[in-house]
Amino acid sequence: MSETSQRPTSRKGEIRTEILSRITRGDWPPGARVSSEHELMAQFGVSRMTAHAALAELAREGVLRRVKGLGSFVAPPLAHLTVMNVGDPAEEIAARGALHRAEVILAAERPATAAEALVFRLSEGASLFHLVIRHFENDAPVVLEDRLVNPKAAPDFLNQDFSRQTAFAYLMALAPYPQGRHIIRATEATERLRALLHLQPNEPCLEIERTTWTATCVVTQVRLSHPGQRFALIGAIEPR
Amino acid sequence: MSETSQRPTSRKGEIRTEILSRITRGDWPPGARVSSEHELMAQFGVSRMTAHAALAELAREGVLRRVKGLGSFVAPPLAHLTVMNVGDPAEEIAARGALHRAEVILAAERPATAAEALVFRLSEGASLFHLVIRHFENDAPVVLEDRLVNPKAAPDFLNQDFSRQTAFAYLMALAPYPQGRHIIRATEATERLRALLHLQPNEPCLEIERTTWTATCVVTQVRLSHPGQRFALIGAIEPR
DNA sequence: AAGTGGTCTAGACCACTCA
DNA sequence: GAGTGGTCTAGACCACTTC
Repeated sequence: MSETSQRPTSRKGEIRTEILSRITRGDWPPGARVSSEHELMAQFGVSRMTAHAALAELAREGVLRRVKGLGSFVAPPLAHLTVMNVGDPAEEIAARGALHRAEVILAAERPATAAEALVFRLSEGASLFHLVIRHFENDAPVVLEDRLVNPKAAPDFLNQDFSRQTAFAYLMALAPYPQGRHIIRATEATERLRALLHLQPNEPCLEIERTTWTATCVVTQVRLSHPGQRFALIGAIEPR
Repeated sequence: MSETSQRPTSRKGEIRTEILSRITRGDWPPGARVSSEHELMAQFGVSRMTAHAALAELAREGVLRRVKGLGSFVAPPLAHLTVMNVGDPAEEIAARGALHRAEVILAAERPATAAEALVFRLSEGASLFHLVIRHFENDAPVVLEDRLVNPKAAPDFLNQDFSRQTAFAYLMALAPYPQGRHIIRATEATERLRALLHLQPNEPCLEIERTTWTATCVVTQVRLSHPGQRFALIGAIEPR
């Protein structure tokens, strides 16, 4: 994408933009069959590898769907794909040019409840680390981080100084490239959140709950509560 | 991803999984230099094109960063990438196995305010289409769709039957593969929203505002308001 | 000058689909 | 059997980085 109105710098790019423009012009509606690799070889005077690379790239991006023995087809563009960066609260605040400060409210070890044991695939009552941290942006509280950590994944977790390095950064160093899922909700704030985040009367919270795991175990589950009036998630939309 | 624990089916896949496992094992921490294309040719007995393809694929996925003349390096895994499908409300409701119904509340043409003109890059007072639709899931209201449409992108927009085809599907057919940005917020509901979405007292809204454009013009801006207690956005996390 | 990645060529073998 | 995409080879030229 983003290449729609750029001059291509490579033979592959030429083919790409030509195909993309035919699709957006409507010459090739969703479902239509586009040129085959051999046809592109003749039309553009390139080798089959180059024609293949152009089509394969468009297929990877979701613009085309390719079927062995049949051909390449314009994929139905029936869903946006929304992409959002969710990173270290400290880094995001710093990226906005603001000052970050973290306050540890709770850092303790305790037995898992039945529900938590299920999430972490542990037995009920197994030990979990529980961390609660309040993040400030220029002295205004912007996130309450409520995090559970699997001791098997990070046995030394509670000995960290979380006012210096965030839990996010520490866990990412221990278990880089995790998989995960997240849930975004709008919730009515509890009295505790109302006080900790300095919420206005009736101001809701934007909650992000994130569970991440590696091949071997569930690493952490975190709930990030943001003040609704002072926080929004912004992201880009990509076609698929 | 997702290939971490699969047996590779191709030479490229072999190289990929070997590199990935060395990274996740910690042999190659973030910032480390990985094998060069020539080294991989020798180690795996493949051609340079195959070694290149493996490294290029990992670079595309954000696992590696490649620098011409220098080498390939493990990318710092300091941010999650959150990916979410945002599609047609009707299709999403159907995908949950529920019944979808749409009710048109407003469909009109009116002059743009100054702020709207800015968004659509039109002059103030230029004509805009304004559509308000309430979507039901099994007879419970789940979304209020408040949409502005650029008449230049969809001149025939108001003549559609939006109880049969959603505005989303109609616009996607007219201008497939748009670019865009979206903002997600938690907001206190207005009285109007409270009534239309059957909200509980103090129940907040999860708002998604989406602006989409093509190469030639801004196509549409839509605000989707969801009841906080009955709606959440769920997505997958991918490393970058 | 040596090593790196970016790109491309002109072949090749295979598995698949359709008629 | 003819056409399709999936994958791979053994070269090539180029731009770039470091020494």
